[in-house]
This record gives sequence, structure tokens and C-alpha cells, in this order.
Amino acid sequence: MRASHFAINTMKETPAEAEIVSHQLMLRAGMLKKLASGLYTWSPLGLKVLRRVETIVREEMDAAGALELLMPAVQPAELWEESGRWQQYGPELLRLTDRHGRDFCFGPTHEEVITDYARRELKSYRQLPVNFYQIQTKFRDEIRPRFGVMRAREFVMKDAYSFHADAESLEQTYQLMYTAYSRILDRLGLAWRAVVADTGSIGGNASHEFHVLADSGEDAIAYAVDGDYAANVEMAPTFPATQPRPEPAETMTEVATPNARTIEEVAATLDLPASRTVKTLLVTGTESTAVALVLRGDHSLNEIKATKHPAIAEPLTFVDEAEAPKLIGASVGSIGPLGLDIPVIADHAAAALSDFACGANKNGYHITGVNWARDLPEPETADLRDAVAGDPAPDNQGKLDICRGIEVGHVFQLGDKYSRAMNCEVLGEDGKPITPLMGCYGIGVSRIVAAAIEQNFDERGIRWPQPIAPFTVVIVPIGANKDASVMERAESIYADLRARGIETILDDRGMRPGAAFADWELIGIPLRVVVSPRGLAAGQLEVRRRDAEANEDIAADGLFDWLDAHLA
RNA sequence: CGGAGUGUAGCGCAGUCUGGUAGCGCACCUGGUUUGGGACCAGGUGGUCGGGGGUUCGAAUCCCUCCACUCCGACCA
Repeated sequence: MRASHFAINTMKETPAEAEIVSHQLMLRAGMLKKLASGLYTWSPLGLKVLRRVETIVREEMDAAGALELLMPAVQPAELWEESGRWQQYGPELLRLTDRHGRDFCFGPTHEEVITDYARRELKSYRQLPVNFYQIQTKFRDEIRPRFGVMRAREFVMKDAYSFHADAESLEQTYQLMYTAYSRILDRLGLAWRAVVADTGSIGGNASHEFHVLADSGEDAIAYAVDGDYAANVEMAPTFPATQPRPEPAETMTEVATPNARTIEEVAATLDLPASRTVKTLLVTGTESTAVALVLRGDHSLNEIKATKHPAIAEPLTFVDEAEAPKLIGASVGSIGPLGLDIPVIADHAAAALSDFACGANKNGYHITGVNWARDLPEPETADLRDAVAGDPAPDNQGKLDICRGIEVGHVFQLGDKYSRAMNCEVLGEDGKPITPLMGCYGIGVSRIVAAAIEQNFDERGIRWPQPIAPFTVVIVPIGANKDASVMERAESIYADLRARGIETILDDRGMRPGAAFADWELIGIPLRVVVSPRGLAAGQLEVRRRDAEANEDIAADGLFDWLDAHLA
């Protein structure tokens, strides 16, 4: 491709609407243009990246035996009424009416359509298992689209749906998809992690989310440093202490802590680490007006875990600050577990403390040297907090650490939710009808493009992983106006690279070098070759990796060696 | 849906309080000089000032109303 024939259109200034790096850089590099909230036009440059992602996804899905098909984006309401989701789905479902007054929706997902297809297409268990997929544009009418294509309303998704005669077969395909997703993310050149996901109300046995790791990710992931365990922080369990509690060494001492309300203030006033204090939270109980939850000062309550506790009312509700003094005799900030006549539930870590500090249930006072069993009853214990770095991982996999991720894929064992609701049956081995089990497997194709940038950028712009870069190599001739041999040489290199099947763009725009370099660094082309009169005179070419600190001069006839060494 | 904010040229912004017929930087076009890290000079193109209504001799500016967009929250879960 010649740059003069390709719509390269970069921006020096960042549009005010873009909050996150990937959105800013995609706009500045000219990959995207917004049409309306959550709706984007992909430019030729942006589409090149999107297509490369699609191609890798398609190749791996095909390799895993999935069959590509294409379903309509617009779906009749009747199908959604059959599954019950026409009522359930809410305003996120974009509903349409055609000229005859029939209801439709723009598909946010395709379980209904594929199940309808399957019940008409599949007659016998002999046709199972089968795994259909498509790469389609979806629409979800997000309340608040943001972050460009990271959370757009219209987006490109690969979705696959498998059908099985039994659970074992579903499990096999699930594993196959898990492997395929791993291969896809590896091939994309991204750092990623598969995490255990909540199976939620839909049921099913297993679900994993695939996250691209990036500091800006919306989800916090707890993972085993020395193992393969990973889960959303909200899902990661914490465990009772394995060591016995140290013997009490201090006596209880009441300390005035005026103006110390938060744990930080209390810990500073008492000159103790926050991990030697506890905080006591009052929430509404199922059988009592309030339940006291005791957590170590440096830990945070996990509301999902708390809500699952039978003594705690759902949804989780904190006791109003104004109500606390009536119940306890002290305001929020001076509450502790001592002498309470409401149920006390301590997090495992809080229960493992000795000689800790807590509120005195007397405004402006805390008590140090408190010990379970000696000073107050052994509490009921539970897992109530978010996992933190250093916690033990499940299954003896060492310690956990925390990182952030962007969810780009999700694999799910659906079971028979849709096949049963929509009466999808095939004849089994014994001649009797069976309801196939289903799995579904999604990848956010357009989101991957944004996630790749969130993981790979610097102050100059995007640093594409080679497998998805719009071009692998850019050739920048310098001083072509002074020396005709520069352009001749650039052209011949261009022809050579193309002959080798390397995606190359030749910058024939005749710009000043600084401006040209800035453009290609913003756009993020992984490898750059500079042809200049100076270099030609010395028999050299200048090359540079996008992720390198400096230029490299190589012998002109060594270009292919250099490329071979740096092509992914 | 609640709260806050913003709509002026492709992008970033000033002008609005105090009404007088629209401006700056970047980008773009022409010519010239330049050419190794976002060049310079000169001359240009481009705006129903988000839409509609009102007040006024006169509205980007004041009033009413609608719309769009952004942020926070709620909802989705």
C-alpha cells in the first residue's frame, strides 16, 4: 500500500470526548469516526486491524471444528417471547416494528435464533455434537456507552453455540473452545488470563471469562502467581487462617480517639498498622434488625459474599448512620464488636487476630489489646472480604496477586435453558427425543482492538502487536527530493517486501521526516525502514522497532536478515 | 431516570456575564522558501454560533422550549 493512496488522517490534538487511551489513540490515528453515541465508523485503517483480529478468530474456530454461518441481525419478537427474554431483557434490547406492525429486535445475542435454527436442522443425535459460529454486528442499547469501541452500542462479536447429546460431550466442546480461545489470544500477541466466572442465575456447570491484562481494565482479577487459578476478585474465596491464633499478650486499654473516624485515622492515632485494627459494619439482618460484620481494618467488604450469608438480608443494606447510636450507643466510627447484643460475624482474617484494636462503642474512644475468647465470645466466622495480594490461592497454588483486565471473551455451559424453552429436540439412540445441551462462546472482536491498545501504547501512540498491526512494515524515504535514488531504492524494497507477503506501506507523501515519523508512531506500525541519501551513501539502511529505544543502522543487503529476526 | 456540564469551521478553544452582525491555534487549499523528529512566509477556503420560538432597531450573547453530546449516579446484574 502507498500512503498517498491510503486514507491516512491523523490528529495532533485529542478530541475532548475520549476518556481512555485506546479511544484517544484510535481517534487520533484516524481509525474511528463517531456517528452517534456508541456508534462508530471504522476507517480503512481501523478496519484493517479489525479484519486481522477477525481472521485469527475465524482460523482458530475453524481449526477447532466449529462451523461458520451467518444469522440475521434483526430478529422476530416471537422467538424472544418463546425464551421469555422479550419480557426479561429490558430497555437494553433495541426493539423495532416493521411496516406491518410486527415486533422485532436488533440482536444483542443469538441464542434464540440459533436454537430455532437447530430445532429445524437437527433431527438425530448422530448430528451431534455440532458447534455453529458467526462473526456478526450486535446491538445493545447500553444506558451509557463510553470508551469508544470498548463499550459501544453497536459492536462486532464472534458468537458460537454448541449442541450436545450429553453433558460429557458439552464438557469436551467447552474444553475445546477454552483451548481455541487460548490459542486466539496467544496468536493476537496479547497478555491475557482466563478467569473463573460467576455462572449466575442461568445455571450451568462452568464459565470462564478471558481477560486482556491492562492497568486500565474495568475488572480486578485475583490470580495464583505460581498456578493457573484466576478469578474475578469478587469471586475469589479467602480461607480461615492455617496458623493458630497467637496467645493474648496485651490487656484491654481504652484510648481516647477524638476525631478519628476512618480506619486510617484510628490507626494513625493509635500508632498501629491498619491490619491490627478491625472495622465493624452494621447491615440489616434477616432475623435481627442489624448484624455486625467484623473485618480487618485493611480489608474491604465483599458485598456479593456478604449477601450470600443466610443471616444477612438481601439486598445488602447498611444500617443508616443515624440509626447506629440507637442500636449500639455509639456513632459509626466508634463501633466495635465488644458487648454487642446483635449477631456478630467476623471475617476469617479478623477472627485470626489477637491483641487488636476496635471501636469502644463509646463515641471518641477505641480499645486496644482486644482478644477473641478472652474479652468477647468467639465469633461466627465467614468469608466476607475481597481477596488481596498475598492471600493464599485455592488448591494449594501458592499466593494470589491482583491485576486488572478487560473482558474480551466468555465461554459458558448453558445447559438446556434455551433448547428446553424453545422445544429443541433430536431423537436419541433409543429412538426417544432428547433435549440437547448447549454451550455458548463469545469473543468481543471490536473490543479486542481497543483492549490491545490499552495494553500496548506509549506516549507517542499505539504499539500494535505484529499479528494485528494494520501494516507490519513502513518504509519512509527521506530526502527523496534531493536524491532520486532514494525513492528508487524505497520502491524496490517495497516491491521485495510485498513479494515476500509482508504487509508493507510505503510513505510516498513527501512529508518532512519529523511529521512522517510522528504519524507512523501514532498509528503504531511495528517495524520502520528509513531510506536516506546519507544511508545509501554508506551502504546502510536505518531500521527501528516501534518498541525500541533507538534506531539501528544495518547493511543495506542485510534488511531481510533483520526482518527475519524481528518478524513475529 | 436523577444530578452536573457542554454544544461557536474537520480538531482544540476564545467571544456569552455587559446585545452592535464571529475570532485564535492546528488541519485544509494556492504560491514561494524549506526537508533527519510534528518547518517558515504570504495569500486563501471553510461557520444557518445544536434546532425552534420569543424579546429587541439589532441576538452566538437575554428569555422560553426541544434536541444532541459528555461526566457522576441509579438501573441492567
